Amino acid sequence: MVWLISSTALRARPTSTAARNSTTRSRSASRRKSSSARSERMSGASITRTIATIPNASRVRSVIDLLEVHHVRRHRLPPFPTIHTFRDRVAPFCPTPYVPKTYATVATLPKVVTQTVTVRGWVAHLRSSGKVAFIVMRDGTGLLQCVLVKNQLTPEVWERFATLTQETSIAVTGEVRAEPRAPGGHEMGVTDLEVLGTSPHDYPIQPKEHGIDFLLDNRHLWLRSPRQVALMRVRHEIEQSIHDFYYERGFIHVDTPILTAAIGERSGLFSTEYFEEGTAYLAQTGQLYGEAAAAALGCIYTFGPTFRAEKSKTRRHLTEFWMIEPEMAFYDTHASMQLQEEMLVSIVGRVLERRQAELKELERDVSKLEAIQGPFPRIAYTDAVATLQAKGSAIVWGDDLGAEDETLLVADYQTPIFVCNYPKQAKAFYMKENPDDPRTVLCDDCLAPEGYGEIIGGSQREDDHDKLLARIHEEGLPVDAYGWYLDLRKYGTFVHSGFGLGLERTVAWITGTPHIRECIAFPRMMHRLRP
RNA sequence: UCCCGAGUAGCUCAGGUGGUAGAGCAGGUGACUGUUAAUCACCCUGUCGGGGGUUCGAGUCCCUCCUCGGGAGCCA
Repeated sequence: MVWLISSTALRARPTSTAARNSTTRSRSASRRKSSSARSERMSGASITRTIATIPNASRVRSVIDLLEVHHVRRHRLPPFPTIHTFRDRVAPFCPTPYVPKTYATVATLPKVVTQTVTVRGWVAHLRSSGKVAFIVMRDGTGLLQCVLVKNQLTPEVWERFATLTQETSIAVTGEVRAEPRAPGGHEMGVTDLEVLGTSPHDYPIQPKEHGIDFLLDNRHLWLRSPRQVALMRVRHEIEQSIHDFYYERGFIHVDTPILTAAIGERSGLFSTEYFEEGTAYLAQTGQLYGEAAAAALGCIYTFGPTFRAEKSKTRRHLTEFWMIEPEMAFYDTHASMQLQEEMLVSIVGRVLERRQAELKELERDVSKLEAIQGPFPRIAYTDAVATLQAKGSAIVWGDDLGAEDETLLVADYQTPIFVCNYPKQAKAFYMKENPDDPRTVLCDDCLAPEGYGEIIGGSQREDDHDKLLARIHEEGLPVDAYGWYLDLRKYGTFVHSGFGLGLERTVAWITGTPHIRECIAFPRMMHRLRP
């Protein structure tokens, strides 16, 4: 818990007077102001306790530092990016000689214009014009153009430039200046260049068109490309916004098992040997466990990987994907849909607020995202079938919606839509029978706009012990395996609902990525197990 | 599993009706003081997915196998 604090927050604060430039000072001042209100809420005893748990507690300069720690811990971060230039404070703890340097990242360059700093990263492009040379480097936070002028450098440094290749890791030192011609609007007049790690001439990813198979074979390197970096950043923002959304609402994050006995959905399972217990399966859902946790904690959510062994070969499927599964005690299907809607609006709003640069890199039409506001239409399955038939679909009542049907239905709307109350035979055994129409169950699929398809599947759970047991028998499921699940209905049954949000599908939709495989760092598909 | 499609240089691809392979990019060398996927000159690069067949001769035609992509179903 506390180790998080000591390594990041302490280093983030400059100590030496030299490093305390005017920008940093004004930041400190405003931070002091904003955190003073919160300080009143912390008791003296709790401050003392917290200090005692921090390694190198003497480095905490003041209560303000400590409050900053809490500030960070509570996710109430100032707008991205947060950490700016800092004096290297790792050095005093290292056995190697201490060389004071001001390190900066590309994202923080606007804070250090006119200063001499060092930036570490990898060579993205190289250009040379005889006596002037350019390095475009990336450091994970952005691109920086570095300019080397021959007659302003020592011969050693100039010659070192000639040894650079794409992806060489380097440290460049020089003065930062605003430069409209440079990508990112800043560039560095280099005075020193250090090679940290060499790279041979055969780096496979070129700034040209590549086939998808080649790129996936080189996924570990493809990940360095600007578009992929932007995708991972948006994915991260979506994940964090989901955690924050549920944290703010008092939901408890519960981790459910990945290795399970046969339970859950009926579609393909990955299996593995499990000691003396026979076969274990990789989890297809945490939902059933989530229901147990909801009876203990009220409202919970899970956030973890899910494994489906179906031989799906489409742009919407992965064999390993990440799913968020909230489970809410005393929520009926309507309350659940309300929550789903608020969540999606919140996620999209957060990405728009904080990831404009990435959306631009991805060439996403943000007006499509700005249109994502509630309420989302809620269409009963039976009405949807009628609409689809009127539009020429061959669907008959009782069928699940096909991919074409989904696209047809969504075409009329700018926001996600809910399709509710499907026929019982099209859905899982644990969904609650619809009291108004027993042919159907209380459930909802949320279909994303622009043809991205189903991103959420949810339902109110069957809370009647005997009806649930009957459904387990009807489906021919092994009753033994569901004993503990039935117990949830035996000991104080309760109305509850939940849903599963597919993370990669959500990322694909929000970023406008046509294929889901780019929306996870290392996709697992039918024919893709490495890298 | 089913239906389409594709495998030629490191990468992206072109190679009418059969006559032992070509471009762009990347890489190398050189030129250039502001480049943005820099430009210019020269140089290097091949088990044409594997196997079999037809033929004097197959990247090209036939058979077969393999690999991969897209879609369907299943679902998030």
